[in-house]
Amino acid sequence: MGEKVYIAQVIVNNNSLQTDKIFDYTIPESLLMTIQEGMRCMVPFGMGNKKLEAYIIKIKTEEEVKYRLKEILYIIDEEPILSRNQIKMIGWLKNKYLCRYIEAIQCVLPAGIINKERKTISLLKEEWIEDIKENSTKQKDILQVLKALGGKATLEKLYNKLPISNMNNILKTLEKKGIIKIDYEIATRVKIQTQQYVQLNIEEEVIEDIIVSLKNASRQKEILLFLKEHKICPVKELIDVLKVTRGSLNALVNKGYLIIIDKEYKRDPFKNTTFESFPKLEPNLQQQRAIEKIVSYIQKEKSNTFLLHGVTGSGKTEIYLQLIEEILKKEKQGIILVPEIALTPQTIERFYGRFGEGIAVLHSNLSEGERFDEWRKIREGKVNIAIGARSAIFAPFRNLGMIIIDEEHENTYKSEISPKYHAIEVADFRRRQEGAVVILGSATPSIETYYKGEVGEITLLTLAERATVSALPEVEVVDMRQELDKGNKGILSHRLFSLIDKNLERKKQTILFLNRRGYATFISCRQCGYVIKCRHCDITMIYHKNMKNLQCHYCGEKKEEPKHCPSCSSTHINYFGTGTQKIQDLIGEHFPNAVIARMDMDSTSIKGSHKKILNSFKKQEIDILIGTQMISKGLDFPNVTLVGIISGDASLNLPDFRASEKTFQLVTQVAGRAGRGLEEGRVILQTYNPDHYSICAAAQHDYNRFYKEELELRKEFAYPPFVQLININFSGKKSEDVYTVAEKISNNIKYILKGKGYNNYEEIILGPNPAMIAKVKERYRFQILLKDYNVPYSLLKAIVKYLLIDNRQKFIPQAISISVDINPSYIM
DNA sequence: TTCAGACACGGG
DNA sequence: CCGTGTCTGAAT
Repeated sequence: MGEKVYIAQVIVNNNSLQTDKIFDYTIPESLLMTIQEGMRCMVPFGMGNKKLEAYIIKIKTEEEVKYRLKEILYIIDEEPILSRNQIKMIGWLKNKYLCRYIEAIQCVLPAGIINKERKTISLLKEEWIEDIKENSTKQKDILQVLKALGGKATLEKLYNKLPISNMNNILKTLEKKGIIKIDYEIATRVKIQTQQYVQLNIEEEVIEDIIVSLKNASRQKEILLFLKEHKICPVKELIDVLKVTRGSLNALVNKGYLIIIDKEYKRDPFKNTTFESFPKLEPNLQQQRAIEKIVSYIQKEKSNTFLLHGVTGSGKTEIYLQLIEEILKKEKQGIILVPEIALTPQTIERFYGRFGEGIAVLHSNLSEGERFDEWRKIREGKVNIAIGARSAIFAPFRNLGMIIIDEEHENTYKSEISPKYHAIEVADFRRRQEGAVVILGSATPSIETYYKGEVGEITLLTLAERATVSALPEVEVVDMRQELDKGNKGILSHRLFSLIDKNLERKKQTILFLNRRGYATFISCRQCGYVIKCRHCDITMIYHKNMKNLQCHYCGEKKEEPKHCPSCSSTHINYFGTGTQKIQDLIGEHFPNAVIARMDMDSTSIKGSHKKILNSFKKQEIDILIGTQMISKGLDFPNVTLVGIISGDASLNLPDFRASEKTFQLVTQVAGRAGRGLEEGRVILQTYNPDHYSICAAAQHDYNRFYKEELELRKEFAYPPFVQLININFSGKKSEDVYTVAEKISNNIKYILKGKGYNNYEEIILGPNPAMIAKVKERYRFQILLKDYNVPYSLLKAIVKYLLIDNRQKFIPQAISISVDINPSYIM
C-alpha cells in the first residue's frame, strides 16, 4: 500500500496551441497545507525545466502515478486568485468558443498580473571580435545588435531587431564562450502601489517633553504637533501642507520618534472629477410596472432574464438605477454594461450622481495599473457596482445579484479577439451559475433577443412611451432619387437645408449623421477608371482633406494626394463619395454664420476631446454637430430639434444577414436624439430605398413591423434565430494556398457529415468564399460558414473542434491562420 | 573531431 | 511557443 500522492492539475501560462492542456504536478509536502485550487504557482516545464507560471484548477489524490511527474516549485498567491466560479467559467469559455485555456484565463483576470520569466542578455566582453570565427555570421550579428542596444537587452527586444529562428541556440554558445551573460527574472507588469505614511512612534504624553528638548528645531516641532493631532498622514501630504523638508522628517525618524510605514493604495481614475448628484426620480406607471416585475424576482432570489424594450427616452436608466438600489439592499452586487464608456458619459454620471462612491469603472482607456486596481476593488468587496464595457462582464464579484446590459443590440458586446465571446452569453452563464437577474435593455432589440422574448425563453417588458412629456420625433423620409430628378446632384436635400436654416433662426440645435469619416470615400481616374486602393488591403482609400492625404481605414496606411493617375498618368482624377469632413465643408459654405463641430474618430483622437465637444454642444455653443455613429448613442440634449440622417441606407446593402437590422437600429437610435426637450423634434431621413421595410419601420418608430418582416426573411433564408452559425476564417499571404486549405477543410466537413448520414451539406456549408474585404494587411481571407440546418449543432461543433483544434497541425499548415467564430455577429 | 545552423519533437 | 536533441555539411 503506497502513500497517497497529491496532484495539482494546472494550466501553464504558455500562449501556444501545443501546450493548451491540463498538466499534472505533484505537490511537495511542504506546500500541502497552503495550496488551494485557484492559486498560481511556478512549475518547471519542458526539457529545460523553464520556470512557468501555472494556474491550479484542481487538486486531487491518486494511489499511484502512471508516469513520472514533476513537482511544483512554489506558490505565488496567498489566496486563490481564481474563484470556484471563475474556474468553471474558464472551462465553459474554452468549450463554448473553442479558445485556449490561457485565453479564457486572460478574460477573467486583469492584464499585467501574469508572471513571466524574462531573459536579459548582457554583453560581458566589449572586444569580442577575435573570439568569433570568420563564418559565424549570426553570432556577429547578434553581438553587433546587442552592442548597439547599449550592451544589454531583453530577449524580446533582441528578437524584434533580429528575428533569427534558433536565437537561443546561438545565445547559449555565446554564453559558453563567456562573451555574454543570460539572466532570468520573473516579474509582473503591474504592482500593488504603496504610499509612505508617517506615524508617531511615542506615547502622546511625552510629546510635550520631546518638543521642549528639541530646542530650536522648529520644523521638527511643527511635525510632531501636526501628528499629535492627525495621528497618521501620508508623507507627501505632510511635506506639502507643513512646507517642511524630508530632512526634518528623517531627523525625527532617526531619533525614533516617528516611523514610516508603507500602506497600499489604489489608483483612482476619477480622482479629480466631481459628479453632480442625480436624485431619485418618481417612476411613471410603465416604469413602475417593469420595476415591480423584476423586483419580485429579486425578492424571491429567482434567477431570470428580462428584455426591457423601451423606446428611446423611455427612462430605462432610471429603472436600472432603482433596480441596482434593490440589489444593494440585498447585499448583492451589480454589473452594468454599456456599449462604450467614452460614448455614454451621461449614463456613468447618473450612476455616480445616485450612488456616489462605491463604483468601479472598467474601460479601455484605463492604464494597466488603474484597471488592476479597479479589479481589486471589486474583488475585495470595496465596491458593489461595476460599470464598464464588454470585459466588465467578468467583474469578480462574489455575490452577484444583477447584470444590466444597456443597448443590448450593440455589436461592441461581441469580442473580436479569441475567445470571441458575446457578453450576453457570458451573462447568461453567470446568471445560471451565480443565480443573478439579467436585464437586457434596448429600444431596438436584436432579432435574436426579441425572439427569445416572444417564445418565452426570457421575460419581455415593454415601455411604449417616453418618460417625459416629449413625443417621439416625426420622421420625414426624403427620397433622394426624386431629389436627383429635380436636378439636385448634391448629397444634401433641399428639405434638409431649409430645415437647418429654420432651426438656426430659432436658435435650436441640429445633429447631422453620416456613418463615414474622411472627405471623399473613393478616388478614381476619369480616363481609365482606375480606383486607388490600399497597397495592403483590398479596400478603397479615403481622402482626408485636412491632412491632405489618402488613408486606409483598415490598416492605417497613408498616402500622398495623387497629382495624376498611377495607372495612366491622366490628371483627371475625381473624388467620389462623401464623408463627414465633406459634409462639414458643405454645411460651412452654406451656413457661414453657424458654429459647426464634427465628432468622429479623427476629431476625437486626443484624450478628452470627446467630452469637450459634447460639453460645448450642451452649453449650446455649437449649432450643428456632424458625426458618425459616435453620436448615435445615449446623447440627451433637449435643445436638439432637428436630426438629419444623410445616408440612411449606407449599411443596407452590405452583404451580411444583419444589414437590415443594423440599418433599422442605427436610424432609430439616431432619430431618438431629436426632440428630447419640451419642443417637438423632427428627423430628416435621406434614402434611395424609401420603400425598404427597415427604412419604413424606422420612420414610423415601428419595431414590431420591422421585427415581423425581418423574422420572416431569417426563417426563409435560414439565419439566426432559426439556426446557429459557426464562421471559420482562413488567412494567409498567398491567396491560392489559403483557398486550397479552406477547400480541403470544407471537403473534410462534407465527408464527415456524409459518413454520419447527412447529405444536405449544401445547406449546411457555405463557402469557402472570399471574405467581404478579401485582403487586409497583406493577408488574403477566405471563410466557411456553417449552419446547423437539419443537423445537430453539437455535431457541427464537434467536427470543427476535431479538424481545427484537436488536429490542427494535421490539417492546417503553419503559414495559414484560422479563426473560429461561434455565433458570429457579422459574416462579412 | 568540432561546430554552426536547420529541423523535428514533446511538454506532465 | 520554446527549449532540447539530432542530423548534416563544412571547417579544423
